[in-house]
Amino acid sequence: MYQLARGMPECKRLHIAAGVVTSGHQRADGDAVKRGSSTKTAKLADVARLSRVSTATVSRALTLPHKVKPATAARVNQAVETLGYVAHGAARALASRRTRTIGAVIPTLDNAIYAKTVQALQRTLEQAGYMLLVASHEFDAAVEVRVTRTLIERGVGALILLGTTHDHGLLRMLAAHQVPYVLIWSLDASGRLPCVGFDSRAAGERIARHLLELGHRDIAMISGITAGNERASERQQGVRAALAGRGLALPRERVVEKPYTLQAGREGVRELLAAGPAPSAVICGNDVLAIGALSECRERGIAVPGQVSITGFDDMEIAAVVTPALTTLRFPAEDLGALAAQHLLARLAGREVEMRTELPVELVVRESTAPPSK
Amino acid sequence: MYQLARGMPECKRLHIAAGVVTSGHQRADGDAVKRGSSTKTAKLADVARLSRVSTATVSRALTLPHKVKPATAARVNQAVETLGYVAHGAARALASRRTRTIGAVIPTLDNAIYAKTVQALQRTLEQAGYMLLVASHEFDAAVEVRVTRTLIERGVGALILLGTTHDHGLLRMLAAHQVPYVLIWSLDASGRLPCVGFDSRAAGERIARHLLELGHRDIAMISGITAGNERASERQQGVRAALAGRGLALPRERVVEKPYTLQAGREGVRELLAAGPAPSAVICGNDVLAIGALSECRERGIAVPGQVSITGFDDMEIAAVVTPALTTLRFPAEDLGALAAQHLLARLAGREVEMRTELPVELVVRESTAPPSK
DNA sequence: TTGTAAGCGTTATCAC
DNA sequence: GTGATAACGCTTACAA
Repeated sequence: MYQLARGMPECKRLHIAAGVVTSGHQRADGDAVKRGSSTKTAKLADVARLSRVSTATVSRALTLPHKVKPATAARVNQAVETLGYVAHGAARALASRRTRTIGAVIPTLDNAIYAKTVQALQRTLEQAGYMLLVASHEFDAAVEVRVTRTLIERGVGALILLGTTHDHGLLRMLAAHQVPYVLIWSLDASGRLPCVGFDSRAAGERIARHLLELGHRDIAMISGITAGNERASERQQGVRAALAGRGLALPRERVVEKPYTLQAGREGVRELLAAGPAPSAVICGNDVLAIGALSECRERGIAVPGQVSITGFDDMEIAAVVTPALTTLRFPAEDLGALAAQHLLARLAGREVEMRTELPVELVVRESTAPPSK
Repeated sequence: MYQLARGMPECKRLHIAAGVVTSGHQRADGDAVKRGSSTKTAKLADVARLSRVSTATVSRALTLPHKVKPATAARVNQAVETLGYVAHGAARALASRRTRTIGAVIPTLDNAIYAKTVQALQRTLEQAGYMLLVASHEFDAAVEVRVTRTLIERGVGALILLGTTHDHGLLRMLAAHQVPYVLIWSLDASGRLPCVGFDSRAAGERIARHLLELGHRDIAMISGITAGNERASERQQGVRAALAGRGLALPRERVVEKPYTLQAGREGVRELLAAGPAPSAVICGNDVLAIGALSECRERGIAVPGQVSITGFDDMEIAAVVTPALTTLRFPAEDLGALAAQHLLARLAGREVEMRTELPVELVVRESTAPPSK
């Protein structure tokens, strides 16, 4: 019914608890909890009846308390309490034409950097009385269009889209439905789309320049998959640009593209070594790849940083703990989330905002690893 | 406006890009994208008019395609296409009394294990045509009640709650509104609440027994914060039970409770060492604490596993890469998410389900680290 | 197979 | 301040 162990062949494993399931096939409903007295859910009219006012007044008492006499408000609240009344969101949304919901479309939550972004978005929006509706597409453009449509259908008042690469119809759809949106993580090159993010290309240049300044000349890269992911491709472009500035290139055999997993980081090192002699430094598309790469180097007896310098992008607190050999470029996802949420809230409130907000990235150097002198 | 660097004092840091923001204060709305031809959003009636059928038929064509003549369905779809029609979810929910939405209440997404769980839930539910509405409470019980109420208001058809420790009123509220729910990650001790999760107590016992079998007798623990978190407290209880089985105890000075952060893991080691001689093994409440603990040991020149054996709970692929000295107890969050979603879907479909599903946990031994012989 | 029309539970516009 | 009442956009008997 569900998988137990996935591959991790290098480890000895002992299983405990063999998928125990209690029997009985009971209907697992709430008979363990007493039902409320009435079987039907209370509605606004019930509250109105009990508090001897009209539904209009109840509605006001609930959403604009200052517009009713304190005494009435109290009676209404009392009734709400005793009936356990909870508003019907759909009805409310239909009548008021507002849902106080904002949607976010991201690749996946199974990546710390995106999960952190979402958590920050959620926190900021919730404080402002909005709810965040998250949808992930797992790097499938078609799915992205589908889930975005679903969010619009759900009546989101605004949308947060991760990245600047999107199906053209997607943006048209947003325009047609007049859904305000903001792109995050990347910056729109055309300068015409609202965005708050990082300059990935500059980041790539920065990290490569750092290595160049240390004296590295033979640099390789384990990049993320660039197709449909401008963050990954821009980082790579930046690296190439920095190298080009010194008359260097990133030849075919010095670049591999991999998904963001540890295993891929290991494979990356293997493939680079299979394709040629060890480079003096490897730039990894993100922290996860970098950790995987480090591990593979260790297993192969390559002293890091003695022989190879590993460098990565993204926030990597773990890396700081793990090894002194890693330099990373940190993208503060929490700040990004908070800022993006504020951007949208401001626009929804009719305030003027910057079209484009660039967040700073910081280079975290754990140890200066010059290449071995030849 | 937003924070730049947070503390990471042990690293040299260079800043690049100083919060650049383009000026102009333009209204960041979609003037970059052409608006659809009509300014008002198309509704069902518009589609009906264009396709020359009644709204009822359009509705059927859209939700029960097999109930209309293929030719009409085609006309309707054509109209939908040309108008860029997207259903109004609130209206639909109000009329049909179903939202095809399921809610999940979790502590935070900023924890890989919960984020993974949510991602798995989302994937499974989306395949079944449901949308997942996520709310996090960041370990605040009052917030949990509030967000749960919001979810009910939003009309979720069912709810997934993380953990078994909840405000009593919360469960009553669910019963009153007849919202089916399932508790995940932990197993309800009373056996009366539907749940799918792991046996944390058994897990604690198992990991402690593992160390005992290796010959460790002086065991310490860096536990998670146990207040309001039965996962953490049950793990600790299990450890105590295993020790008690050998006539051993976990005295005050051998336990510290910490939040799940790397820094806390470091502090944990410091506090344990300040309170007494080094234990031969440390059990950590989760992987993050364990990595932090490992790092502190290294910095202090404590050879791991030479002198201290570090052991942790949770899935920790990173740990496997980082060090051979760590043993972990793996909780497969993806399986949990998928299973929990299936449980709820089955119930919504009126099928019988197990009240209680226990998932297996597995011990991943990276190296057998016996204590140094005294 | 399709159309008619009565809701669904709120909010919002008026009067009072 | 409060009360009628008409929307809001869709689904779904019931009829045809």
